[in-house]
Amino acid sequence: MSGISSDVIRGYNDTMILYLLLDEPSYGYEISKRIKQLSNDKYIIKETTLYSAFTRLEKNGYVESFRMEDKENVKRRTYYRITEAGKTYYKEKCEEWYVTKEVVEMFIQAGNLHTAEGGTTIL
Amino acid sequence: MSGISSDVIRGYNDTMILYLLLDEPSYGYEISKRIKQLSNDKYIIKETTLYSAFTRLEKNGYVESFRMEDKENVKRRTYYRITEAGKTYYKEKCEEWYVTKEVVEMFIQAGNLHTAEGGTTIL
DNA sequence: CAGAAGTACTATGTCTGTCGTAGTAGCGAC
DNA sequence: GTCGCTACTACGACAGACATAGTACTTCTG
Repeated sequence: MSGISSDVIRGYNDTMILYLLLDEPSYGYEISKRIKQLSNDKYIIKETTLYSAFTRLEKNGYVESFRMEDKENVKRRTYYRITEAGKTYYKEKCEEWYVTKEVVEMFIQAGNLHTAEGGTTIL
Repeated sequence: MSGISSDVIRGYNDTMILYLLLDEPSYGYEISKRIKQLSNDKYIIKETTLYSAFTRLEKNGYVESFRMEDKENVKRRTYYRITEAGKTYYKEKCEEWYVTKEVVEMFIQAGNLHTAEGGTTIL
């Protein structure tokens, strides 16, 4: 019922992933958990969506993958690291976001005041 | 170069159209012009996108179409009128927008201050 | 100690909305 | 007389999201 339709987020999944890779490399499962946490359970990315995003991002040169060979438990994880191109792309998407927001809100009526419950508001 | 990628707007085209139908019925060409105007040329909806949106909206019962038979010049236009279901759907999408915005902005870094040039800001 | 739940993926195919291309047709302007 | 504007329709392609399913290894639980 109350959730975000995938059509809206479409095209921003990549941006979210890149954001989470800005600080340090990560891998699929961790990324999905962090998206869930950061969004306060409002958005849960589907596994297939996530992994296909990784593939696309790597193909476009926005991330690089590497295997972390842990001595103890050889967890066969594929880690991803953001590239310079990825950082640039991320910034572009951020810029684009503000334009998009501006445009969409021309067509949105502020029905009732929306105070984000417990939400940290950026900007 | 600088434009809104269709993947972002995807799913909000319908909402935009419904918004423009709230006051009075309208038709394809006029809607497309008004979207262009309202967005300050930042978003120009493609014809095919627009007309397929109309079809979808009507199929879902959000709009009703009718022919305006003008006496003078018989302009074969198809007008669309928003239904009650359409108004409800529009409101839902507005609600959803705030949630979406909140979520996306968790992943967006406010690089540089974004003062909308000449833009009317809702909320 | 077995089975469930969690971790970490891959493969395959479907669906939907957008978009490219093209075509039709009437009207006014130059 | 054809160019641009209006007002569409038809068809096909594409990409991102998603459903479903399967593999495999680990850890927790009764």
